[in-house]
Amino acid sequence: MMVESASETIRTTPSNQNGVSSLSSQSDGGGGREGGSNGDANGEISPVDLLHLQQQQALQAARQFLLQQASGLNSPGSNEVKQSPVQVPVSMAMMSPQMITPQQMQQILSPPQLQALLQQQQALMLQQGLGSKQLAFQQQLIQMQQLQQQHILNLQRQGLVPLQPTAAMQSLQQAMCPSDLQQLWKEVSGVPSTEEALKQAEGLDLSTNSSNSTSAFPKAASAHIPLHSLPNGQSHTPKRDRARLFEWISSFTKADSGDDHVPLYSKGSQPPSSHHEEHAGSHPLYGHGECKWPGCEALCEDMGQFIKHLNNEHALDDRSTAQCRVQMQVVQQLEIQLAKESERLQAMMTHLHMRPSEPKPFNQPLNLASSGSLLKRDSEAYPEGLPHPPTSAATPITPLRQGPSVISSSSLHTHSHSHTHGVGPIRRRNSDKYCTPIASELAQNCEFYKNADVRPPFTYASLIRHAILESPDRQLTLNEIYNWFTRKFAYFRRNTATWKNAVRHNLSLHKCFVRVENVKGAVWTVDEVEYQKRRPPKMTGSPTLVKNMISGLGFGSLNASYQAALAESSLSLLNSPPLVTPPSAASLNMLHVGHDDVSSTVEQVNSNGSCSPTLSPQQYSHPVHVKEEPTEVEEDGRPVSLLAGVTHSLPLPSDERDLEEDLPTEELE
DNA sequence: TGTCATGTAAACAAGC
DNA sequence: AGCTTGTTTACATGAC
Repeated sequence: MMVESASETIRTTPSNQNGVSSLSSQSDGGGGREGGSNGDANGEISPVDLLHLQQQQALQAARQFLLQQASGLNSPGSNEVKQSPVQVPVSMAMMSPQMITPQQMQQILSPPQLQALLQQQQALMLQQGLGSKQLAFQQQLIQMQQLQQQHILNLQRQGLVPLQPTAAMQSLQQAMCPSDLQQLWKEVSGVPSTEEALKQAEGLDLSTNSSNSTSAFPKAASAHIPLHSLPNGQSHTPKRDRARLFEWISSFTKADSGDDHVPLYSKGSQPPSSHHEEHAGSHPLYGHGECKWPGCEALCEDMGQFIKHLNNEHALDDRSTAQCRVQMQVVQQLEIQLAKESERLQAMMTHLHMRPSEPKPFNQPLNLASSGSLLKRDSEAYPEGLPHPPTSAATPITPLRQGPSVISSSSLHTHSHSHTHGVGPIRRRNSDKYCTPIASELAQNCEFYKNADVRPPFTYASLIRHAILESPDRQLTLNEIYNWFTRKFAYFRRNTATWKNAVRHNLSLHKCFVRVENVKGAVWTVDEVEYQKRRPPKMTGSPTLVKNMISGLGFGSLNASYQAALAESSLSLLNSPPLVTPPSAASLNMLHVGHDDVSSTVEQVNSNGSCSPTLSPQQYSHPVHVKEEPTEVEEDGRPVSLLAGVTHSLPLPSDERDLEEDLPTEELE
């Protein structure tokens, strides 16, 4: 069952490799996607297969494009750096949305990239005589793109998407075709002051870039960007930071461009793949006799000249760094889009093949990042100030619903917390409270948490409770709880002293955790009633909160976190084009996740199609085998009604409601 | 500003 | 003695 033996197994995160390679290598080898085999299984070409093929080709095109873009990140000297090429997508995909640096995540694919993708795809399709269907597909994408742009405008009008930090983003998203993007590059390159370039780069921070600490995209995230503009507009980019940036870049941007030396496209040209250049040189930044550095296009007759040019014009300075960041952004967006498209493909395939029984590999949160605050740990294994390439991350499969479960990538080392101990404080209570239903979040992202060194956005109490309730007997020994933590979360595989202490502390502190003397020793159970009591003002029905949430639909009263998530989910419109209007979709998500894990007692099918049939609400609500129940545990299943009331008080479609909550989820293991 | 929830650290005790 | 388990206190932080 899902509760494994107590033996502590440090997983080697096999899916990491898969997910990683899936993006950079041929097909989606990782993630256990069944989609690929579906089409292949059929001997003849059905419409489904055709669709599949088209999607695959689109994805392949995207991959190619990504690779090319990624290889363009290589600094001149890092061409030979041999790192896992697959780390590019991973780290990119795992970036938190807000940063311009690789941490950036959750960003929509901008029109230029979309167009580039489309063009590339079209070329491929035409090449293979699949034009008509392809065109339809293209049109769909274009539609999505337009919708997205529209919605971005809306969001901005409503103040949801800060205008200032996204000014450049707008130019990217709304007005730019590939040549426009190139224009941006030129602007970035041509700006007289590095300050301007940095602003540009900063502006490319497509996310909401909220400065609120509650943002799902933590403010501190941007703070550890290797280079950042200062509030006053000045940009001092310490050489050390730049060095860090490049060090980091080279650490993961291995020249997987070896197979294609057209990582960058020059002005006026189509995106790389649209005109496959000959290998005009051995340098990914050099082709067609000109420098492929974004926005450069300097003519270089030969490689020697090019190298000279490269060293002279694109040395390690603020401008180049900023350009690099922009490029990262481009790659990242493509990455995200690829993930989304892959997921959509998965859904389509699943739907068309009518194979609901196939478990959907919902294991990849797009929005990753850590929750509250990953403190110094980030600086332990990775270059200071640079993001973790979360290990498992970039499998192309991403949960459909991702907006709300934004785990912010956080503060990292730059934040000013006095806590500098190993495990950063999980301060994102909002995540726990209204943003992230632990069960659904875990269900969807269990693989992610299992493999990525990302702090789960839940409180210890929530996690402990979940662990206990997930166990067959609704009871666990302390050690089993420990094991559950380490099993489910890569993050808890270290700094054990800290979090274990916290676990014990929570167990003792909260009345909802009841210690029961068992034959085997002491076990811990959950007093669900106490647990519910413990947090009265939550979405469990608090009219205020519900009202706030609803009023939040007007985008006026959402806190930063919601706004970020909202914007995010709105921006991810691309991912669900014809569905709902962005605001309502986002709102639903928000509301949806509003009640934390309280609705745990509602037994429903989970979002990923799984359910916990073994648990009746009462089972879930009441500890089993509790010998000493400190408080009166009523047997009427009260929590259920309570929650039901809450749930129904929200304007959720019935099929959305079931996404909730704290049900122990089998898919966790 | 105060309260509350939470996270972290630490001291301490009991049991093995 | 050292470790685990459990309790408790103190303090910091963020949300409300």
